[in-house]
Formats: sequence, C-alpha cells, structure tokens
Amino acid sequence: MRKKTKATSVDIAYRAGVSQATVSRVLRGSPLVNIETRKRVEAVARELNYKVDRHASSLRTQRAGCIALLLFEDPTADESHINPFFLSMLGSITRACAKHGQDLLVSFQQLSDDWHADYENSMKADGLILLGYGDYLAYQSTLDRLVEQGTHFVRWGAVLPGQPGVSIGCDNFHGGQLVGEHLYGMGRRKVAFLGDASSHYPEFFARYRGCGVALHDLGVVMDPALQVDAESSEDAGYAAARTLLERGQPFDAVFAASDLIAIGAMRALTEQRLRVPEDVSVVGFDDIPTARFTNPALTTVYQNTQRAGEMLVDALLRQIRDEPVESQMIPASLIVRKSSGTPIADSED
Amino acid sequence: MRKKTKATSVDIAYRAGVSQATVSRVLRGSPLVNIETRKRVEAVARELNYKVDRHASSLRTQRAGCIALLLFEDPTADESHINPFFLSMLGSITRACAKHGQDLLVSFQQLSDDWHADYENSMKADGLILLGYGDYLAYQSTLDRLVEQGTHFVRWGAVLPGQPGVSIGCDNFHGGQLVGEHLYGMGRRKVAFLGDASSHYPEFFARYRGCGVALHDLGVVMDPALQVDAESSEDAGYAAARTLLERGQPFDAVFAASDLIAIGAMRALTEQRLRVPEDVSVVGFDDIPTARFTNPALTTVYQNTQRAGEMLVDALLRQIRDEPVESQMIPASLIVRKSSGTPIADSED
DNA sequence: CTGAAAGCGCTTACAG
DNA sequence: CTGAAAGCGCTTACAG
Repeated sequence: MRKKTKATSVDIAYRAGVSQATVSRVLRGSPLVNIETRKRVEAVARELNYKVDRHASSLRTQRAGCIALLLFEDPTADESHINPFFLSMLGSITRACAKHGQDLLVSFQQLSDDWHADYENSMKADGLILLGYGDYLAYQSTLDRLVEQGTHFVRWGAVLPGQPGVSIGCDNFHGGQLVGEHLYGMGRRKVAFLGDASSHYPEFFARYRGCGVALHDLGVVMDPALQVDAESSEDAGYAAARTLLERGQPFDAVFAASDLIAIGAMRALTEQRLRVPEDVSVVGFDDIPTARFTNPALTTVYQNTQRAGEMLVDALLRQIRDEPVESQMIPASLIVRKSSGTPIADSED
Repeated sequence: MRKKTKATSVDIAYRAGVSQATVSRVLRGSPLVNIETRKRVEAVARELNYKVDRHASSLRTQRAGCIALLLFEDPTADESHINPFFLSMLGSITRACAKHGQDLLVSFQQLSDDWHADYENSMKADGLILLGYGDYLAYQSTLDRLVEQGTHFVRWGAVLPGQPGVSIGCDNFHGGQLVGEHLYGMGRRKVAFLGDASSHYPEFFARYRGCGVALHDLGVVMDPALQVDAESSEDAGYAAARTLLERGQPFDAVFAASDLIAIGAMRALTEQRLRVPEDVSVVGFDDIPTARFTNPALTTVYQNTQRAGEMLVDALLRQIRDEPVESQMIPASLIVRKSSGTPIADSED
C-alpha cells in the first residue's frame, strides 16, 4: 500500500484547516504566521512526510538552491582515474555546500565540451564552480563568455591580474619558492622542472617561476634545458623524466609540477638506477594521499583543500547574492619527507 | 549590456512565428513537427542560447532527470578524508550518469542523519544511490522505510537474500576465499582478520567467512582470537593491529577487511619490528590507488569500480522506469604484490 | 502538423 | 495574521 501520490501543500492546508498560502508561509519560515497555526501546520507536514516540491519552488522564486561543480580534464587524460587532488577538493566542496544548505550537482566535462551554457541557463544551478587542470588559453574565451552572460562562477586555479571572473587558487609562486629554497638547502644546484611551463598552464608556470626566482636569489640559474612539459598524470611524469634523461644534461633534483608527475618521474629514475634522493632529489606538489607512501616518501607542497572548498563555495554564494567578491589565494606550505634527501655539506658544482 | 532575462519558449515562439506549444514540441524532439518548422525553431533557440527551464519542465512532467548519490559514513570516521574507494566509485557513477543524460546530485550524510525522506519527496531526484560502509543493522530500518514509501534506490554493499531493495556489490565472500587460498599458498596457517566480522558489517563479514571457508577446506581453522574489530580507516587498522599484538597470540598473516585498515596495520606491525612479509603477510581489500605504493606494495582484492558505477546507475534507471531489477554481484579478483610474501616451503605448524 | 488552454505546485504581492 | 489570486515556464491532451 505504498503512497503513489506525494502530499502537496494543498493536502497539508486541508488537514490543518488553513489556506495553502499559509502552509507555504510556514514552510518558508515567514514571520507572518501565528505561532499556534505554525505548530499545527508543522505537525501535519511532518505526519504526512511532506517536503516542498523543489521544482515548483524554484520555478516560482527563480532560484535553484543548487550549485554545479564542473570538473574538467584534458581529453588526453586517463579516463578511469581522476586526479586525487581534485577528488579531495570535491569532498570539501560537498561539505561546504551542505553547510550552506546548497545542493551540489557534479559533472565531469571535457575541456572541449560545450559546458559553458548549460547549467545556469537551464536554471539547474545558480552558479558554477570550475575545477581542473588544462590548457588555460584554450578555455579563456569560454570564461569571457561566462562573464559576459552574467553567469555566476568561481574558478579554482591560478590567480592572476586581468583574469575573467573570480579565481581562488593556491599561492603557486610562493610554493615554488619554498621548493627552490629547500632544494638549495639540500645542496642541489641543477634543478629540473617537470611540467608545462607556459601561460597555457598558469599554475604550473607559477610554480616554475617561483622556484626559479628563489634559486636565482641564491645565485643559481635554472637551466631551461632541464624543463620538460608534462600534464598532471603519472604516465606523463614518467615520459617527461625519460625525456629529461635522454637529453643527457646532468641534474641533481627534480621539481615535479604535481605529485602525480613526481610519482611517474620517480619510477623512471629508479628504472635507470638513479637513487632518490641520493642521486636525485624529487619534490612534488599537492600532497595527495599517496604522497606519504611513495618510496621514498614524497616531499611536496601542501594546500589546504578543506579551506579551499569553503572559499570557493563562499565566494560563489556571495557572488550569487550580488555581493562584491575578490579573487584570493590560499597559502602553500612545504612538507618535507625523504625524497628530497638530507642536506649535502658540499655541493658538486 | 548583459542579458538579465533569459529567453523563454515564448520568446522563441514569437521570433520563430509559431506557438509556444510547437517550440516545446521541437525541444522535446516530438515527431509531430514539420521539418521546416523544426529547423526554424532550432535556429532561433540556438541563436538566443535558449535552454529549457529545468524546473518548469520537471514540475510539469514530474521527473527530475536527476539522481542523488548519498555517501554516508560512520560518524566516527575522520572528517577530512573520504574513503578513496568510494571516491573512485563516485567518479564512475558520475560518468555513467552523464552517459544516460542524468544529472547527479552528490551529498555526504552521517549515518545518523534523516536522509531517507529528503531527495525523492522533494522531487530533487528520481532516485537514490546509497554508498557507504557503516553499521548495516543501524540503517536497515531506514531501507525498509524507503521500500515502503516506494522510493527508487539502489545500494552498494553486501548482496544477501531477504534484503530490502536492490543491492549491487562485490562478491566479497569469493574475494575472501581468494585471500584465504593465497595465504595458504604462501605457507601461512595463522591468519588474523582485522575488521568487524558480524552482521552489522555484512561486507566485512562475508570477506571473513570467505577466507575462513577457504582455509577450512584446506584443513586450517581461523582462530577467533585473531579477529579484531575495525572500521575502514587507517587509524582503526593501526589500533586493531595493536590490539592483536597485545593479545600475544601468534599469527603469521593479517587479512585486513580494507586497504585502509591494512595500511594502518602495517604501520603498527613495522613499529613493533615485525617484518612484512617475512614475519607477517598482509593482504587488504579494495585496491585503492595508494595500495601500489605502500612499502611493501599491498596485495589486495580488486573490484571493478568502473563497472560497478555503471551497474548502479543502470539498475536505478531501470527501477525508475518500473522495469524489473535484480541485485547483482561483480567479481572479485586478487592482486598479488609484495606484502603477502613469497611461498614458504615448510610451514611452521 | 499546429494552436489554445489547462495545470504541474509552489510564492508572494494585495487586500482585508 | 490570513486568504484569494496571479503567475513562474513548461508539457500535453484536445480540437482542428
């Protein structure tokens, strides 16, 4: 004897002996209701297990009460695995949404998809959170369009002047600096960088520049011949390290633009009988859960994803309410583990 | 000059010189439209960047076109980290939903929350996917209620006779058998089990029983004194291994009910100067991404999460369409790595 | 093949 | 404090 028909506000009104409008007021928490009336309506609603119909409500108010999280990746990325760093962001975003009473729609997109128009125009979501590594220049025009259409969105990524929309991101430049200083402290002078280092990948680029500037300030120049492009995946890291090795340029440290890259690179190095960290220091970025368990454990840069998720949701909600919002950075901090080695008294050069 | 007002079907109708009803037919793909008319309407819709309002549409059709994924955990679980196994399920569920043109609402719940009524009664979602480890008996009554209310849902978990609703799960029993046989093959005779082994945690229990039966068939009895309760977390695994050690009963293998437990257990064993796998074989369950990287690399049981995600979504969609649906199991397969050791010619007993 | 009209279940001015 | 009424933007029988 299952109830096929869900209760509506009219049913509640009938049973509580009030008008449907009053039921609606009660359920919206309007102050314009007598306390007695309110109690009666609430009791009936609870009894009939009544929930406000979201679509009717949203249609009327023109608010979805929902945020869409768009996770996109380069089409080349491995289909089956999602970058664990984004997964952990997803976790904290979900929690932050719950805290603000917002629902969260999750979707994976290809960078090439026509994702820009869908969610807000169809009223599915009041705003968008954009998350993903990928070629920045390739989708900058899409961001411009979003701004132009008045779509509410925040982006996780590089925080740079003159960017369309609002971004929340890690202080990648400072993170890179920390790595550069640390590697210098370990006696390393020939630091390779694995990861795209161009404005196509502004986050990686900032990490690269940060490291370069730190070393420069210490009197060391990063050799461009020791930089190899790589997107954020283990396979790309492996391939990049192989390329680096084939170039034959000597190096004593690898700064990988992400932990995934670092893991792949360590595999390539080990295969070539190079010891980490004795022969080569390796440092990653992101502090994914696996980083503690690599062999040797990976020195890396930590970003507080919990915090980041909250800031993204906060910024978006503020934007939806037409409040002023600024792009912001969260701090980076270095987590020293075994893979970067122990200080070397005398450097080789 | 941003458009504050989104185009509606009336706008499209006006510009295309047809009735609003016809616009709706075109956008729903009704065959009852002249091809010329259709083209004209589509052109205008595209030009105005028109998307059907989801709420209006859903209100009318009484379908959300959306599925809700409810991820729940024991309240005791660590706030910040989500079980990586479920994260990877989330990934495949998201993809499967996209393939079926369904949106996906994601939410974390505490086992104690009042999650049962919300999503479908409020019409937010046409059905629910339930995902999570936790005390089964504690929420069985909730499942009963869901069934009684006619809520559409599928559950990831143990597949047992007489369960409310439909479940998709791994063949945990067989997975356990594989582990038992493998450990026996490694010469192990005193196998400890870390993880709850009662009907409160049917998945863990099935793994335990599978292992026990396999060993029994080989003439070995699992000692109940070597079983220690643990929920699926690293800390719980660590604590359970400590408890096991304190009991002073000799053991030469640990079957951990999940990889997270195994990782924590290995830490505890190593701290006590026990060598893995020389002194103790360790086997986990789930094959989370980190399993390849533990030291030694973790032997574990793999479940195809890609497949599982598709099956969950498929089953739910079928149920929503009132088609018959059965509970199903996906196969388990053993992944042998270093942590279970190399065969020992002579066993100790 | 097309249009006029009813109605999905709410929210919120408006009037009292 | 409460009710009657309009209307959010669609979908779909119904009539033609």
